[in-house]
Amino acid sequence: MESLKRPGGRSARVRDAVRQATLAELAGRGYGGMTVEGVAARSGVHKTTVYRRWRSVEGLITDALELAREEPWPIPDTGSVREDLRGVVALVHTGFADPSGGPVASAFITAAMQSADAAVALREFLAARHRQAAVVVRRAVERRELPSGIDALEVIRVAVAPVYYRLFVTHEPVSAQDVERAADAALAAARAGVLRGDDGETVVDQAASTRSTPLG
Amino acid sequence: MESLKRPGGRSARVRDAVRQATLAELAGRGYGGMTVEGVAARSGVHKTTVYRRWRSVEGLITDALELAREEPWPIPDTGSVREDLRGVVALVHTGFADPSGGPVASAFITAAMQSADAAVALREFLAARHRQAAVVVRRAVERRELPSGIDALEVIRVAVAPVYYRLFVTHEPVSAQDVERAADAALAAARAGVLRGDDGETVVDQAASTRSTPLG
DNA sequence: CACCAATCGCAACTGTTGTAGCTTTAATGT
DNA sequence: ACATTAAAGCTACAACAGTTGCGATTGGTG
Repeated sequence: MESLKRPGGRSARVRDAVRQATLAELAGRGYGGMTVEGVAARSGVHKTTVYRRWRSVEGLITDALELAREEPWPIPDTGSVREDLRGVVALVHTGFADPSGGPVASAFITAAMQSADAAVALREFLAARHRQAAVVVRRAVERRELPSGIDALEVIRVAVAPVYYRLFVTHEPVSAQDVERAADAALAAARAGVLRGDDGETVVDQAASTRSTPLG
Repeated sequence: MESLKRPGGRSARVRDAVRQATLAELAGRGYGGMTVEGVAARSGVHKTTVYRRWRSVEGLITDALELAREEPWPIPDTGSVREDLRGVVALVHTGFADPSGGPVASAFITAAMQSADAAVALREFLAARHRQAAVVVRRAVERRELPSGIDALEVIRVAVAPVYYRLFVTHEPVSAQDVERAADAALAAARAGVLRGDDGETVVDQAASTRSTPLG
């Protein structure tokens, strides 16, 4: 085992302290106000150490992002695509609106816009989320609520995109109605057959697409 | 007149030089590499002057954004909503993909995430763009290609959102097919009646909604 | 138990960013 | 032309992010 060589030693303690301090600084000062020195001071770890192991603010954030990828996501399963999709979009919205986790989540988006490493980490993080959320669409196809041949990942993207657009591009407020309309719009597009995959199969992800049994 | 006190004087020359240098630095170094000193050096204006009048990097970008709001936009008018909407989304995409203007446009998005002033400036900039693009939807309603009672601004938002989402959130590549699918999805949602305005009238903007003559 | 490699802490140093006080320039009005 | 005054230029400096070399500590290993 490489990473478990010294599981509970000083290095591990230092790592945890720095990670926690990174999240705290991110929540408190935001991405713009965050600094390596601040994280070092808050964590009690010397700044030289932080510079050596994490290299920069981007490194700290990338590390935190890779951690966050672990946590699962309470994907809804109501029996109705409409409700499920609305639930997924609402989950995204509250994730950013929540006073505790919101600033950190927003900081991840900001960081990814300015650091290639963070961008890669965020892309993989979101790809994992998309794959989880896509189950909602696959279940709908199996239930014959939606035609087969749908690109499930694209449905998710189209559903959540307007919320991100409002939050991070136009900086408009996002109402509950906006959330519902975004989900419903993606659903309508899917029903109209606009969001088909290239191969005519229901696409969820590489693994799932070989498992899926097209019914239509 | 307050701002026109010395229209062609030294202050005006300084202002223009700094604005031009801001755009050049933004295009060259990007948002992350941009610095007030760099702009000052490139413009030939002393750095204290730039600090006094623009305060910070965000101030420089906000000023540039307010300038950019002036330029009009070649909204397509093909006689088909489908083509028009696709054209609008393609316009957005190329605006960011273009090697010359792309970095500057991207920097605006980035700056707005870290500066409240820049966020306000960007919101107003995009609101103006949305209003311009919404004509495409209004024409479609008049042509009876779409039912009346549609929130035209929301159609535009839903149409462009997936492109922004890919560009600035997931950092995935954006293909021509992605552009078309985004536009088509918004159109399908509009046809399905998902993107209705609250009052049941076709909404374009405050001014236009009083001018518009609902036909359906 | 003693050794060795890895990691962390420390203090001093460098370069850059942003600020303050004062002087000089140039646009406007008489 | 000339006085007035707002704005730009200049020097010096304070604050801070990031780097480096070296010594101290930790934890695995024979």
